[in-house]
Amino acid sequence: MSDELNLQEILQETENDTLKLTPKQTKILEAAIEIFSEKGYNATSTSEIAKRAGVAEGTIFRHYKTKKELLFSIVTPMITKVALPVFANKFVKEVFSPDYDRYDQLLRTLVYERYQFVKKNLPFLKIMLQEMAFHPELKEKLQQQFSQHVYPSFKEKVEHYQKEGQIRDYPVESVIRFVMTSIIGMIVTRLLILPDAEWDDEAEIERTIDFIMYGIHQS
Amino acid sequence: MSDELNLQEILQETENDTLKLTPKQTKILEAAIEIFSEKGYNATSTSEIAKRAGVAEGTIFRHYKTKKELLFSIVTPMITKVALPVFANKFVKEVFSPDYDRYDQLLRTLVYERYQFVKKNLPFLKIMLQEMAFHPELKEKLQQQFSQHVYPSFKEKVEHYQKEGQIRDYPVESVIRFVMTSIIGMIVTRLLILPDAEWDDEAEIERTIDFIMYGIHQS
Amino acid sequence: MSDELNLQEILQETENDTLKLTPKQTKILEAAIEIFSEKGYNATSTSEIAKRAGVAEGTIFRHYKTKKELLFSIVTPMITKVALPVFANKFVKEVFSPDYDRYDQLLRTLVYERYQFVKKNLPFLKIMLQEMAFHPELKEKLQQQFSQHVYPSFKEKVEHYQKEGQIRDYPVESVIRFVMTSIIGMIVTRLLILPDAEWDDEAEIERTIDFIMYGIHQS
Amino acid sequence: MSDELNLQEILQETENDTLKLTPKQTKILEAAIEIFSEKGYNATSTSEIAKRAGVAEGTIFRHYKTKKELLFSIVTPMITKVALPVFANKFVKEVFSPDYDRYDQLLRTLVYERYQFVKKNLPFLKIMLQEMAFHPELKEKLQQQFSQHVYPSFKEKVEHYQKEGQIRDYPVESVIRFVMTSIIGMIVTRLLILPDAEWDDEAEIERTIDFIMYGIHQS
DNA sequence: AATGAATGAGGCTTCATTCAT
DNA sequence: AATGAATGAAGCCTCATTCAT
Repeated sequence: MSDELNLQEILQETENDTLKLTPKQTKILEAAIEIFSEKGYNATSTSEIAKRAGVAEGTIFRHYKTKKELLFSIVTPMITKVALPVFANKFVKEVFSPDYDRYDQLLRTLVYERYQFVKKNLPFLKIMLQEMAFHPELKEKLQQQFSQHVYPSFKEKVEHYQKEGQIRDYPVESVIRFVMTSIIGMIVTRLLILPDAEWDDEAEIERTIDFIMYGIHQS
Repeated sequence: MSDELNLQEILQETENDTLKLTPKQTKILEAAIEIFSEKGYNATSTSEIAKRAGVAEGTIFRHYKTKKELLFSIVTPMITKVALPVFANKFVKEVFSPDYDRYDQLLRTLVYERYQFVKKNLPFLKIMLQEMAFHPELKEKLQQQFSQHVYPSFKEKVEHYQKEGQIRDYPVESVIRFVMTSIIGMIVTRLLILPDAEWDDEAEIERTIDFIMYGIHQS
Repeated sequence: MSDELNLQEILQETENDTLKLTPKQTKILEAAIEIFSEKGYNATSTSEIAKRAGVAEGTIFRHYKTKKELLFSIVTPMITKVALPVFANKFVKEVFSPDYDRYDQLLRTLVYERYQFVKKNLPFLKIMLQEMAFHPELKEKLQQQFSQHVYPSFKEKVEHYQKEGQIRDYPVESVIRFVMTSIIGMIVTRLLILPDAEWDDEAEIERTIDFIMYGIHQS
Repeated sequence: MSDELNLQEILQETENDTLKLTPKQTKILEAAIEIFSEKGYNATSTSEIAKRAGVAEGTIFRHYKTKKELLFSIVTPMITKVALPVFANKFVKEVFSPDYDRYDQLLRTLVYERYQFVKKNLPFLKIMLQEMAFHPELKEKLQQQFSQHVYPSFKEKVEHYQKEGQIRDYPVESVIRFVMTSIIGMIVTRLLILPDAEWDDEAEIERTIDFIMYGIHQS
């Protein structure tokens, strides 16, 4: 698993940060992510991380003052990535293009993209999910990311389609919730609740989009 | 908070169990539920539980052989309650009555009932959610409860309405997922993600039902 | 095992003591002897004793103020019994009779009698042996018993036979040591070191007496 | 006492083992041996060992995973040493030489050597003796050592002298038992039962050898 | 930068003993 | 006499963190 993760890419706070990770540091992070996501932060000992990383116990504390700092060095950058302004960054220009006059295309892209992202970064996200419950800082940071980078462009689009009469006249917040809830619900079911079930990912995604579309679409 | 919880009622496995909790035991359970849900199982020390419960630390271990047994004595009964077969038990006779020929009534009752349940038992459920990630036994028990008590009657109803042409022709599993995902999504948003936001519960529930209805309804 | 032990008989300090043991007390003693001898005094918990005795934890402390008092109530009477003045009490009159002019008869009786005693009371003796190492009171009491009741009559007999030229002219203490050491060595080998070996008890006892006889006998 | 013990020498399993003991580890072992032998394994707390060793309690567990492992690291090597094949190693060549045609020389060396050994390692041996009663592994290991390294060469010599008509025609096992029992009996009396008595070690050893000789010697 | 021995606070658990019933 | 819930001190052990090398 660890070789699939491109830590260099994922763990940098912003894209400008030049993050130099020594090999040992990379090993430590890989090990920490693995074990944190298997057993939880509190049930993981630094000595176990050191062992799995193949470094001495003290080495961890050379790079991270405390165990908590190690956790945050994993989770914090991920928060930014999770809330990665899908719309804003990648689609903002295309979305109002003639090709996107039907928003199911937008939705489809969104779903596929997020699904791949979650699949690739599941251990990170498990840790984040668990620890956000006990570290309000994390929760706040994510919410702030959301309201700054996701919500505005999401809202803009919803209102756009509402004006065009394509989306039902719910409050924008509700629409966003319906959409996200359905997508996240599918992903969670797929990857956490029933990871061993046989799934036709494509079909299931299509059905989910269908469901959302009918649910919010102005008939 | 603790006085709202009726432990006697909640913590008994089946309704026939005569569960005698001594006062001290009740105090211990209340304290444990509070702190587990605040900080998580692993971050909670038995000495802290004892202190908050106002008992000696040894007293905990008179009633629960290990800390884990204490956790399970809290979570296990809740699993049964969570999967409480709303349909089967309460509505099975009414649901096919003429009054329920429109299934939004069914849905409405389901949502209201589950919402109240979660609201009342939030600390329990937080603990359950967190710990299921690290105790496969718990996850398995919940899944088994679900497939035995929830899924069958849910499926029956969905198929009933599909035959009548009222529900779109998705796989039953997908329909169930859409419905549950939307309900759970609303509840989670309301109680965990934005507990401090101003919500019009009634209106939000109605909208959520609307969304589900349009989403799965055969137009 | 417990039914073979006649606690009433064994556990009374002196023969005049009228020792009334309630049924519960007897159960407690039986259980304590069993477990002490299996696991040692320190590794035995009072709750385990209570459980095996079928009484409540508190009941033990109704009869014995402390766990140590329970131990001593088992070991102390046994000390008297162990040092039971074999010679003095039973044989003093016979030993100088014409039948005993050869002291091997004396020895033979001594060995048989002590062997049976040890065999019957092995658990007691194991406890005594173990705990004497850590409770000087016990060791002192045994030594005092020995020098008061065993040593004098033993000495008398040894000197008697030395005067008659039948026992070699070693210091009496040495003769006693040779004799006891050989007997105890045989018993310990038989019952503790090789309890599962096939032994011809009779033959082995005879050989041991032979060995002692040749060893101390004035040829 | 502790400075008399050469732990490095004693605690190594075989002479090839390069046993590196850090100073702290040595302190821990010295303290453990002292207190174990004074109060017994179960009555000794790790915190007391730490205190007497002048280290933190945690340090003990850096070197020995459990308290039991600490015990075994003390007792196990001693088992080998106890069964040290005196005959085989040191005398095997000389014993059949003309000088040894009288086996009392052999016996004398054996007794002296073992006596010195016990005297020097008394704390170790006390611990071993006590704990063998509750740890069958230890007992089995000692018995195995005995039957592999002591018994064969002992037997060989006994049979040699029996063939020469110098040792009485008892079963070899009995002869060995008589000899060992008498030696051990003397040592135990001297060092454990009457450590404060005035003894003429030389004379007592000579007398014991005498006793054994007469006891087993074919007159 | 890296190591790993050492620390000591704190965790879970056991246990002898007490006491109200 | 008997019970057994309750106690709290103490036991073994783990762990994040420090520091000399």
